[in-house]
Amino acid sequence: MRTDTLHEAQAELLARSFAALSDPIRLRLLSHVAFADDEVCACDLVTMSGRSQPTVRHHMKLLCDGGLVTREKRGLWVCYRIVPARLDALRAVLA
Amino acid sequence: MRTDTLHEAQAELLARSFAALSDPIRLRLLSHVAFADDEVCACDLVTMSGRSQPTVRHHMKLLCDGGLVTREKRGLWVCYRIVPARLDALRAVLA
DNA sequence: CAGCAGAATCGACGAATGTCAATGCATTAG
DNA sequence: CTAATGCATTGACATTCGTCGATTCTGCTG
Repeated sequence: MRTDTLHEAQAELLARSFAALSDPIRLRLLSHVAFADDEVCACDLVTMSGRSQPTVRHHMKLLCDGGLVTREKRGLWVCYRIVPARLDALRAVLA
Repeated sequence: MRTDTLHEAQAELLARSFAALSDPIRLRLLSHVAFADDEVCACDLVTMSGRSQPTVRHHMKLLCDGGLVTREKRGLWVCYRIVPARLDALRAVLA
């Protein structure tokens, strides 16, 4: 826990990132994106997770807000991509 | 995200550990325990966090359930201690 | 034993979360 | 332009979560 003088603001921000990891479905969604060679299309995530499209959208928004993935609209599709730097940052906190 | 074939059971377990980190107050409680030279008494955590005793107890239970700290009753007091191995495990998942 | 101090449990309540059906919006295909 | 397709938004609902006052339990001390 390298969170030395951890005041409210920092704790708040960190908590939101960890909260993004605090749901089994989001962990599965994230790992699917992380292991994709390239980016992953939203509709693939719907199929893969077995949840409704709004539900997946909701979870992906939380992952975006937590800074763990980026969303990019490409024509009719939306593609997600992992943000390795954010994972690194969280790992550093747990050191 | 070293969560290759991440099925429900594993995701569930991991999610519960991350959920323990998903609240600012729990992060502050945990970092306080992590940085203590020795163990930390429950009443110190109440003072330090500014929350009620039942609330602190509730959060510490979640941290215990997530395997991040251990609780040990010592006479009239209860002492908490960090579990470095659990932090290591979570860090490994984010690699 | 009686009294005290610290921790655990209970009950309640408002807030946040996970979920999906229904609907709206945007972009591509014909 | 129209239709179709994929994403975004809304509204509703049940569930979980964070919080604390009140109470009970437990171990120490006189």
